[in-house]
Amino acid sequence: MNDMTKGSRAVAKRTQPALNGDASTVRDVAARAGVSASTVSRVLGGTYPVATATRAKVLKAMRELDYVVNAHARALGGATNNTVAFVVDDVTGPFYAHIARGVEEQASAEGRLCMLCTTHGDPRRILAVVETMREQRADAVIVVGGALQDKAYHDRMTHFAHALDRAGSRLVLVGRPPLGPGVPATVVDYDNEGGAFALTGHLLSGGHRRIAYLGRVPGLSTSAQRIAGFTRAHELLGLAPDPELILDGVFSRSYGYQAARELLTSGKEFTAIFAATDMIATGVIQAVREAGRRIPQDIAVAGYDDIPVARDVHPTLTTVHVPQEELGRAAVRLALHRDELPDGQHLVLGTHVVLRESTRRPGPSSRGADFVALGPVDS
Amino acid sequence: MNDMTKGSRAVAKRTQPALNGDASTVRDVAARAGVSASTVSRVLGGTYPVATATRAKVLKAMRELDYVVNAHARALGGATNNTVAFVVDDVTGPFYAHIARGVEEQASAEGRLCMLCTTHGDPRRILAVVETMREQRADAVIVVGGALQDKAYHDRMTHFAHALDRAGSRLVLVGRPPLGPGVPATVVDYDNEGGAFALTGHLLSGGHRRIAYLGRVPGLSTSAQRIAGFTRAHELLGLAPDPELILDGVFSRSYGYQAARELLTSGKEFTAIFAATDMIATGVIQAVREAGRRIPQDIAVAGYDDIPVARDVHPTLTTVHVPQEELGRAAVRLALHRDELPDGQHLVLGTHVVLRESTRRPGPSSRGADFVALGPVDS
DNA sequence: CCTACGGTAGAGACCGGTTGCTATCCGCGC
DNA sequence: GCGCGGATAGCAACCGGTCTCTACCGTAGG
Repeated sequence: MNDMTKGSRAVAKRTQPALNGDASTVRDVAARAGVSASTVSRVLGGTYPVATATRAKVLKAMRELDYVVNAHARALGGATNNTVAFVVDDVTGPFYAHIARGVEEQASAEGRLCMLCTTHGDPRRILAVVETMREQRADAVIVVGGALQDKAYHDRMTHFAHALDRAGSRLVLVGRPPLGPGVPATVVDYDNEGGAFALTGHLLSGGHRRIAYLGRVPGLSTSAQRIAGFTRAHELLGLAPDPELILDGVFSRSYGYQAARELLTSGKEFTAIFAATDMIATGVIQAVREAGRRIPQDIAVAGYDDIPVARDVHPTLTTVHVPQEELGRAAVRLALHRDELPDGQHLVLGTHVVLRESTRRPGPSSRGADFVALGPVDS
Repeated sequence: MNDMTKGSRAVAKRTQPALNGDASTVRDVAARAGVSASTVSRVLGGTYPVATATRAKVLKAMRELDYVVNAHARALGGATNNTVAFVVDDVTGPFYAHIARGVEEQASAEGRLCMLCTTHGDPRRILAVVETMREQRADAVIVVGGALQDKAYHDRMTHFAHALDRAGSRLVLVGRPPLGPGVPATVVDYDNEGGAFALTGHLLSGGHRRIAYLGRVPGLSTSAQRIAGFTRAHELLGLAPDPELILDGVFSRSYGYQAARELLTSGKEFTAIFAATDMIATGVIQAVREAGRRIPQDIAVAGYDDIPVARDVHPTLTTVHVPQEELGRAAVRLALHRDELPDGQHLVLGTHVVLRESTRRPGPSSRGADFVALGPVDS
């Protein structure tokens, strides 16, 4: 007979219930209530007849011991652990934060907890994170943000989709294209290309013919789709975007600031800037204003995403509204109730342009509040 | 012998390893590798001598079965489940989002996962959420945001602190006052009162004598501290704030907009507005500008928190910088390495005023970039 | 040639809650 | 008075890893 095998417990098969130093168990509660562990479990579950007097005894004992169930033990026996995992590049981006809120709200409404994982800006870390989520046996793994258009990456994600599916879980892709037919994954996307098309159309119909695109990310699906809409809108008028005006860069404020400064002093000719995201646009606006150019009179600026800051910058920013919270909510909803969307598990939410001051053409129609074209009023 | 006892498994004590429909276990791997479960476990753990040939066989089997450990089973046996819980009102607030990033980064660096829980704007829901976290056996439970100054609430939190402590976990309070001596909780706070004091001092030294305070929340610790600093700065000059200029409200952009509109038409006399948070300040700025008043010439505006939008509004916003990410990181670090801060487990980080355009006095010293008083340069 | 010992691998008892089957107690009808 | 059935409670076997103890192997020393 050895002493001190594990921590401070099991000295003699647990003499004291849980006075100090350790949480109490079902068996502690059972002992105190004078019943068996099964009975306590049934009181916990509620789905079994337990005599009123017995239940009262058990509840009293639980209260006295300040008992809470061990979620791991419960998850081990049962099928699910009631958790939804949410994988994102960076929570501080307002765009992702709002999707996160949607996910968390819906998860909470469905009685699920929410694990947050970030990849610290490195999309390849997603692979490691998803692996960890498999270990956690989450009900659903929701991956947000553009995907790398890279075969090895694609294959790994496909592999995870199957692995999660085998384990009874579900991979959900938000804001990225499907992995292909036959791959067990749910896709919740928004009309990325259409939004860029509409926004570019707005600029073109405002007379702009040389529009700079700031923030292309080669190999990123989101970027490719926005460029596609940008190009298609040009082509509709028999035009083509000038490749010299399409600049590569990351989705950050500081990139927007730098790129706009350089563009302004480059001598290139342009009358409007399509920033790939609102974050980039805020940097662009600062640079343009510092250069003493007026927005929108000298240069029109537009963004994408419609994050809250779009209403706070000066001038307020024309952008494409993306239903962020709804994306998050739909992701959880579809993952947990897979029968709701039988065909293909691919949902696409609409986007629409929100016109604000940064692209407003001088004229009699300049109203005070936001106005909207090509879609319902949003704000 | 009964059939179909549980889900689709255990038909005959698991004939097939894990062809389909279920994840594979240590025993599956063991069977395939021709070793015992213990050996597989030892390969997983790595902390035990396993012959090279055996290890190779096991690794091969794991790869072939696409095996991942079950985190719950592991957590059940072991002491900890390597998870840190993060409880916050609302992830979409940039202030909290940046703290969240700090938490997540540090948790990740310490090999921990991060659970995100939100209270949907209802601080009382914290109690329910913390209860859930006890069930999850998280290594630490980090609660962020102002506390209700309410005895029942305080008592419940104290209770949780003890309960978590008994279970080997740790309660961490970020940006809220300690629960009292003897309560096992770690506190990571910032100099809330000092920041408000410095900012108010800046306004007073700019000649402002009637400063409106927008966004007091009665009963919220954060609010009480900011008001205290606001008041102390007045008293230092033998002044007292006018109670008529201290307005109650929530920490939102729309409150700021509404309150500022009403204040501007109320006929009350004032030359500066101290918004309780930057979010409120953005609304205030919009209202002031819509009313045709100039900032800072007619009315100076200042905020609190130094969230990114403070640099995007026009004019840029003077505010108090709070080291958000560092708060998050410190919370995790102190919770996991409790010996690092032996005395009292109470860490207070500094704050400093960041001067920007919204309070700038016209004069020769108006430079282009941000400038800072009362502390190191930040932006 | 036998024993001792370092190095490895296996058996089995946990962790804490759930659940199918069984056992018991009660009242009631025959 | 005895048997029967409904309502409850208990037993024990899981869930999937981990860990301790023990058994076994080969080899080196006596």
